Amino acid sequence: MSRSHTHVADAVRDEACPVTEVLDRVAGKWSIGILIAAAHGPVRFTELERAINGISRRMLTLNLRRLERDGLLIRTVHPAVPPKVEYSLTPMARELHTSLTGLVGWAERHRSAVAEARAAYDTAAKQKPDTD
Amino acid sequence: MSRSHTHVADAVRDEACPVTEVLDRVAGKWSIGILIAAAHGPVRFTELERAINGISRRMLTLNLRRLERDGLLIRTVHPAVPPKVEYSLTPMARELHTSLTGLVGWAERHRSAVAEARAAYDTAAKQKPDTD
DNA sequence: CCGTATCCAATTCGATACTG
DNA sequence: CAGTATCGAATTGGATACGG
Repeated sequence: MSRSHTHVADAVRDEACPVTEVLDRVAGKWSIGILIAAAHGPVRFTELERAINGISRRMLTLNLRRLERDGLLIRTVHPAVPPKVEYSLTPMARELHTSLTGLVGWAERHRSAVAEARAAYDTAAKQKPDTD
Repeated sequence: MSRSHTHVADAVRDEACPVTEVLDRVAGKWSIGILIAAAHGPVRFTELERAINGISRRMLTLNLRRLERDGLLIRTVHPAVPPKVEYSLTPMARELHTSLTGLVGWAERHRSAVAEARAAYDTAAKQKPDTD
């Protein structure tokens, strides 16, 4: 696969374009949480609101609509006296689940390491760059 | 740890918190592209700029700094007459690569499906919600 | 080559209040 | 219960110009 004088850029550009397209919809701060929450099965609006738990109604609705629009979520309205709406993943979205949980797993494994890296970076930055 | 009457929310909340923490740093529109670009090996600033290709200098720098701060990127300055800076992944970041390429793969497989879902949704939305 | 600083436009987000 | 509407604050992002 290696060309004579391969530019790194060349290999990447082909992947970067679809990436940005998807990432625009998937990489939102809340999107992944929603997709994971909905993966367990049909989940109601209020359940999501409680599950994600830092999200406002507005943002939840917005993200839900966007994911539905992109064909990742199915919105089912049950015509009942207390309104009942359930969200579930489309088959397409289910395929994402593995990568998503991979991300979550990584997050859990390295959360503290990231925090430490941050602290170290900030400490170093706080030192006078001058030869004190 | 087993709950008799498990709420969907309960299972999710434990995952959602670290998720949002990571996603804040990883889920940026450009972050993933950068991480994938740097995965091939040490890559220079200008190469990244060309590879990602829709990004401005400012955004590239910002994302680079954030990723470095969180311990995902290593920034190496080669003291040369024309300045040379290379970015590479930390071991921690390399573990992310699988999930990331999973995301990219999914994107490539379903890009058109997503586009169609969008078009369909927009078309449906354009119809009068009234009983036409 | 590798950035940083500044300005300004667009977007996002949260709080709040209201509806079927 | 499941949203929508509106507003102002905060964040993000591009363009440009400049510095080591």
